[in-house]
Amino acid sequence: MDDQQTATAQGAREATAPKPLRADAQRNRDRLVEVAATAFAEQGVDASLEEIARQAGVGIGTLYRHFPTREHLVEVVYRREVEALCAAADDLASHHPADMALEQWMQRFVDYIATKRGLAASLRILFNTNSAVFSDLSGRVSLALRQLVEAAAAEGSIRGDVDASDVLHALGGIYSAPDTKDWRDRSRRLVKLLMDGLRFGAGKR
Amino acid sequence: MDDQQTATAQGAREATAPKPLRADAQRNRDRLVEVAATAFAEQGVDASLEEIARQAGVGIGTLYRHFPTREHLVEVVYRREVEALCAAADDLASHHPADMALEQWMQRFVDYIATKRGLAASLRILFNTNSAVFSDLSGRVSLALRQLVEAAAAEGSIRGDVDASDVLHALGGIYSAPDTKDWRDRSRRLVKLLMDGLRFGAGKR
DNA sequence: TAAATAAACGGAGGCGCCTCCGCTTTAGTG
DNA sequence: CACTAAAGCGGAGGCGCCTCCGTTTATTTA
Repeated sequence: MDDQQTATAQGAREATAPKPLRADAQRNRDRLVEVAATAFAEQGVDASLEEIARQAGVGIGTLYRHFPTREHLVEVVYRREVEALCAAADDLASHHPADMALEQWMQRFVDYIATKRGLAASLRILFNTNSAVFSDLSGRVSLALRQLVEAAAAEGSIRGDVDASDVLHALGGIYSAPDTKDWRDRSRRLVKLLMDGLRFGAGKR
Repeated sequence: MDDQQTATAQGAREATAPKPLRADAQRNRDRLVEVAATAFAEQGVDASLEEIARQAGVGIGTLYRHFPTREHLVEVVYRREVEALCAAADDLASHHPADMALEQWMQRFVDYIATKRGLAASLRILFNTNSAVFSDLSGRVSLALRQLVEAAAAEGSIRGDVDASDVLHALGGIYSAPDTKDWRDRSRRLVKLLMDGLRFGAGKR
């Protein structure tokens, strides 16, 4: 939840070591990401960078040194949120029965998507520019989901004849649903409905 | 070459009449488009709008009144250029043998594309936002090309077993060719080559 | 031609972007 | 510690975006 530099995490060649930041620099970087996360959530990706720097208590120059373009900052924030979402899967799994964990995770997924509606266009640009980001992150999400689904199926609390991709597909409707003000409620009901379907015939393995 | 308002030219409902501009307004609008055309060609679509206004001898406010967003201005300039390209087809056809007209038009097409390289990304955004523009304009281009090809085929100066879409397809390589500095020469040779192929077996009808 | 009015003008002002570089702070070193 | 080099800071400054509204101008009417 607090990676210092985003950097070449696990995939690539690891050729150039990320090189630890000086303590103050690390502090500033973290605060910038923190503030940016709420700013983007509240005002969209066009939030003023100067305002973000101000709220983080640093100069605009500092922001730009850490994140040379707006897209860099957006990417880091976005990545952080996806990682938190995935981490929640483990957490839920270890504190709840598997089917409840799955359900709650999906509800959280809805919340997450809710903050991202309308950013679709911007994110698409980001992903077009740097498609590695997209495949990396979407891979993580589906991995998290798969673990929840398989655990619940193994435990027998949901039916055994569906897999993660089925569930993801079902959730897909959330994206495409029209952007009305009751979107969130509709989506929550959709998740409940889906869970009912999954529980029906549970334990038949 | 001098349309006053771009406006609903031929397609749509024509419900709201474009309403003639005051003489001075029309003059300013024309100059803005003129200046913008060279500015975009020389510096790309990110050219400074304030600078364009300045060079056109009008205030920035005037520019924004005529073109509320950068995209509006880009669209008008782009449309104007495509129309000039299409108009050239008629002109060439009436002053040259049909095969020469076709060849020269294709060379001009190369010149046109040359100025648009690198704008691909911006244009794609424009077309995604307003795909009607794209289909309208690309329709015109292929119409112009079709007329040239059919005339040459009818006249017997190129072979009769190809049509405009074949030629357009052949020209497609121009887009995708790498953006080296000899791109233009390569493209001109490609057109020559294509014409040789088209002339081979001419008159067989 | 003169007055009336609608249309158009234009630039000041407020904001955001981004760069540049002199100043400050940290992390080593003796 | 004290000192120093390297790392980091931050904000002024220059530019561009866009809006707003008081002033100017073309056109219409008399």
